[in-house]
Amino acid sequence: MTTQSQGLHTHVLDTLGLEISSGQCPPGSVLRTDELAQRFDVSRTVIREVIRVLESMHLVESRRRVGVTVRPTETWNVYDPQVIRWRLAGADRPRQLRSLTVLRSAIEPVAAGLAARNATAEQCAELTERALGMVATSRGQQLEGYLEHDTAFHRIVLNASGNEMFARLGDVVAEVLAGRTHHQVMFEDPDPAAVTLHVRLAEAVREGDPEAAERITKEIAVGALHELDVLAP
Amino acid sequence: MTTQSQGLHTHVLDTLGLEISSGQCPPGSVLRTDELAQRFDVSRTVIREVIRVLESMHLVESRRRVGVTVRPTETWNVYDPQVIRWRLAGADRPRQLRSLTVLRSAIEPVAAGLAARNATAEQCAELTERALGMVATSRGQQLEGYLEHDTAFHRIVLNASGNEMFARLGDVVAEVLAGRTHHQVMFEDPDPAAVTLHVRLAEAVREGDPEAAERITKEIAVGALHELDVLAP
DNA sequence: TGTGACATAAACGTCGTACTTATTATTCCC
DNA sequence: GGGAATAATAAGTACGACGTTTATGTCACA
Repeated sequence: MTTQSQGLHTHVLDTLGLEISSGQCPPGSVLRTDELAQRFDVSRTVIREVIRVLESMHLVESRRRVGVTVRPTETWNVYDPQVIRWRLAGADRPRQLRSLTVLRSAIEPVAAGLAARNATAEQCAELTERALGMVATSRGQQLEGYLEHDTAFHRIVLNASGNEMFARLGDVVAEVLAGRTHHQVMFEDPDPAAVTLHVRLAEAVREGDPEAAERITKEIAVGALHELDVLAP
Repeated sequence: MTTQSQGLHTHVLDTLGLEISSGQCPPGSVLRTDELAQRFDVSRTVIREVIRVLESMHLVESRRRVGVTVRPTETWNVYDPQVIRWRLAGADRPRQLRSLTVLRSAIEPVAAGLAARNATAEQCAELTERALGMVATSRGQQLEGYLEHDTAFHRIVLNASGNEMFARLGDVVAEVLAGRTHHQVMFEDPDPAAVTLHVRLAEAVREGDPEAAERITKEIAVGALHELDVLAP
């Protein structure tokens, strides 16, 4: 998963970002640019650019004469998809997965309601198609195929809401779904009830029924949260 | 508002970020590092660091032999508080303010419900205090004082929810409230109904009544959306 | 005329070094 | 012991050189 070999910058950034967000280099610890340059065997230029990016994510703070200090977790830009990926790959994935799922449970019902009002015919069609795809891949250990349809489905709903902030959460949802599929936080086959709910949600959106869309999406969210409670205590 | 004089980097970043997110430098337009270095009268080193940061926000993309191209709006990290500030300061503030307010209307009711379950005694006390502060500053053109209490109030609710993703939205809400206060998107005095609702919300949280907290917060959100419709068509 | 290989140049990517500046730590004097 | 001068340190900035990728133009050949 770790991007690599498409530039020194990318490699160093990914390594350092992961180390910081996974808990090694705990908040308060200090990094020195010279040491990092030596460690990664790159010039200080590259290190400085990486530091600047980490700084823009509020993961670190650079001060003269003292070095680059790791900032406390509360200041991190936890909505940055890059940061989310690092955190899901690192230590406390369970806690992270739960926070994000609660976030989804707040956003997606509202987004679905808006989608029922605003979705284009094309979006409705694609939504139905994806729902059918989920049905088709819901049995027989086709988790990868299911994941693809599931991700696309939720992305369409968020986009169809017409709200930019919701739409941009598609990446976050994608990370969550991928994270839970790839880390044993899921049964062998998806919950049949969830599959059915997705089909019904596609219908509700197509028929322009906001209340139903919102209610069904809430049920999906509750199911997801419950699944987390069972599988990742 | 524009941060300055605490490093060349900061100044250049702020200027460029604002120019891009406000629509000059439309998506697809190309910047050259050498030209930028000349224009800002700084070394290419500084420019490169700035570009790297803008790249991490997905505002631009740097490719060899072609230059730094501005990416389409759909890819921007619109949850980055820095980007939000730039966009609220620039051109389509109204559209932006609406997206963000809809986002709030999805998040805050759920957060308030959780806060009613999880808030500590201390948080309840501070919440009440802030609500009273809002009452006290709700008349007689004390908009700045009101803004301060209002911001603190919503921040406490988000923090008290116990969910990290909600808590980190405090900065976003702060930007929205500041933006609407400082840009004529508000009456001379705040809506009395809104003030009352905040007091009632503090009560609901203190009494541990999630349903009431959620319902009241929804009313606050509806009011905010309505206010936008009236003042910023 | 069209197509492919090849050369070219334009831009970013990386490096090393030298110098500047802010901040901390130390020393020294009162 | 306290406060001011001083030194040491690590980041900030600048500059110049070279490497690398890749869009684009050119030429030969069919």
